[in-house]
Amino acid sequence: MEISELSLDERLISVLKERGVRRLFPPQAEAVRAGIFEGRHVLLCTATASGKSLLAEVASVKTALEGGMALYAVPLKALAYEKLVHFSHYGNLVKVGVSTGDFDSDDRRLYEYDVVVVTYEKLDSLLRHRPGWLSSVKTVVIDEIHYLGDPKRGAVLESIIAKIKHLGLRAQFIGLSATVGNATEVADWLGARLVVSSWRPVPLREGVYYGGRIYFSDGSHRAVSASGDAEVALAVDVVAEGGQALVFTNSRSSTARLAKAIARAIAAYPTKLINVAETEALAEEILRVSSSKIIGRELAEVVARGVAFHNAGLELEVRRLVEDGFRRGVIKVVVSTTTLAAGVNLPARRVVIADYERFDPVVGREEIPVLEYKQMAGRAGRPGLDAVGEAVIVARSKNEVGYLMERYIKGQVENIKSHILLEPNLRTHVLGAVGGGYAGSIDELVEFFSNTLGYFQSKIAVKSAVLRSKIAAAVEKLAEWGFLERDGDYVYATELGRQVARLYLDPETAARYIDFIKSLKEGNTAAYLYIVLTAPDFPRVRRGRVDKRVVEEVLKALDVEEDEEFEDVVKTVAMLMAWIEEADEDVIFEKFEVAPGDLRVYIDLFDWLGNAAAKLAGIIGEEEHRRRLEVVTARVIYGVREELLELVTTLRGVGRVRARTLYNFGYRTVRDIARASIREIASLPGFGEKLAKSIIEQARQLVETS
DNA sequence: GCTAACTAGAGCAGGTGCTTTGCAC
DNA sequence: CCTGCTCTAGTTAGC
Repeated sequence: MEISELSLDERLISVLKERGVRRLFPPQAEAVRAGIFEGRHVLLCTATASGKSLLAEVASVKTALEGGMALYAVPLKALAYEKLVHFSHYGNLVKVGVSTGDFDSDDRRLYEYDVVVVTYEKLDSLLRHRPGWLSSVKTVVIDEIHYLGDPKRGAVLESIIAKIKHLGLRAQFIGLSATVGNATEVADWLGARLVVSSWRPVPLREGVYYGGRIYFSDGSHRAVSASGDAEVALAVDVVAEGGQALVFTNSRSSTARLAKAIARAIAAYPTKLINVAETEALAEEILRVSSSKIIGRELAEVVARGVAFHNAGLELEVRRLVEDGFRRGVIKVVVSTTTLAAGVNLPARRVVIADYERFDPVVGREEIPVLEYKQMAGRAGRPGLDAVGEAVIVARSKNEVGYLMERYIKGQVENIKSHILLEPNLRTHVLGAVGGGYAGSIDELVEFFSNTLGYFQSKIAVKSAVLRSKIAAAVEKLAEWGFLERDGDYVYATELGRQVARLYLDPETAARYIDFIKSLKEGNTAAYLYIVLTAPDFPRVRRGRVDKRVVEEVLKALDVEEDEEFEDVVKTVAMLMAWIEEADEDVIFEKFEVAPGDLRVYIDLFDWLGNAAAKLAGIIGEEEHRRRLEVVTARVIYGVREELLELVTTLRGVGRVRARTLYNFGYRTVRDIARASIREIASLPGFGEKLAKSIIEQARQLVETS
């Protein structure tokens, strides 16, 4: 099907032509025939890079040109920014905004945009606020909709869809999914036409590696020329042929270990495989950007030889450098954990799945799902660069070869199974529905939840009675916590309940926070940190000892049992104490075995949960605790003692280190800086002329306006 | 015959990722 | 539950 045959706005067609799109891929054509441009609900279940997101973009732009609004929901913040860039290709045809937890085009002004890109949770949160512009939404795109099967985030997706259905919007749903077992069922639930296709722009060969050979699914096999461990051989082999490799492993430490081994092999290879000038430039940049000297050096060392590792321990900036370096072809091999499996699109000629098992704290070793294997394998083959993509699983014994072939390569992808009717998901979304005004009685809650996939999938004859009793139990629990009130069949959210829903807190966590705050005997920093950190999905540090001083402080303020959980939390408290007492980052990384990327996660989570706890304290009338929780939270966000907060919060270009320098040299307030000369500031360590000028200007402006 | 260097074996630690607030007018 | 690292003891090579 040719682009020009489509009944689309001419301006849209010419943009597509400019982008080099002439004719549609087969699955795209099928989606058009299914009515994706006529406002029909469509579920697209096709391979990565088969062009499904192009269709969703075009449908969104088309809606915009017709005066409607489109919402585009993605699972990751990184994907939201990637989407924003894609939409920028449509120039001034559409105004596109982004709304995610940490970057907002001002929420109250979202109505000014034609297309709004959001993360799932952010969209759910927006829907709880019910802004007026919702009524102009005509297209809702849900990217990676197979997340419906995720134990937690799937429930968020269901809740979003149930809310939109409840609002009665005449909006078109477009679901984009990886291949799943029960696509038909999901499409039926959505009331969508299903487009399934395994067509790919670059063909894919899948195989299993053992003993120097790749055994392909078509019965053929080939020898791998390079020697060494499986991962090393497979990577070097493809690089020697001018391709790139993406290696997936199951632990952070093995990403670094394998990257080093591969880097050694590449350096020792008889012919030159990399452009040293380029790799060394990139290595230098990584060293500069990385906030940890130790990890920065470790990564830079392999990058200089054209190899990188990639995991959530790395800061986002560093990860972006690695991804970009790989895309540009400077880096030939990336060894990664699942960070790269689901995130931004980063194809390679050969994908190596080094471990098909992963550790689970309950079960022990566990095989990864077929869906996850297919997602990784789908990364093989760069359009335009590779004639064929290759996905290879590493077998550890001869008889695993056949097993892996059946289980993964020829295996059936799992079904998507809803989790929304299970606790704690159900009560979270019950509170969300009541707090957001989507239901005001048990009956209405039953109606609301009968729009979910969970209800659609329950096969019991008396399912609505079962649903009702589950909902009643959830309401009971929420009432016990003081978030809901019952009056016969009617259900109301209390002020507290509404806030918990708006803050997007797990009700159980909120209840615990409130209990703790009420029972505080005194307010001290350690105790505030302790309370916030008790949220179950807060990560815990792995190393570090139980600091006596911290334990004492916490116990002075709170009656808690000194069990194992307590110790884990206290160790994490000690880490954050070190951070807000301005310990050197590398010292923290080493002492507590946290990586730079982890620290960012702690800070982000604390930003959200610390402020939420403060707000809860305010609602229950604990003003003093509210104020002090806010201070502690601000200190965690910036990693400083209280005395530096003024400088660090008001001046751009001043972080914890520079603020400390300024303070120690006697510039303790914005006022002090406004009075200083450029020369004085520029002579301080860590400051240059340009920076000095900028902060003095900022300071003077602040002093004037106050 | 001594030292240094390497190897084998036992014992033990450790083992992914990700999202979520509200601020005026 | 298994891998991979560390530590130790024992062996071997070299002078």
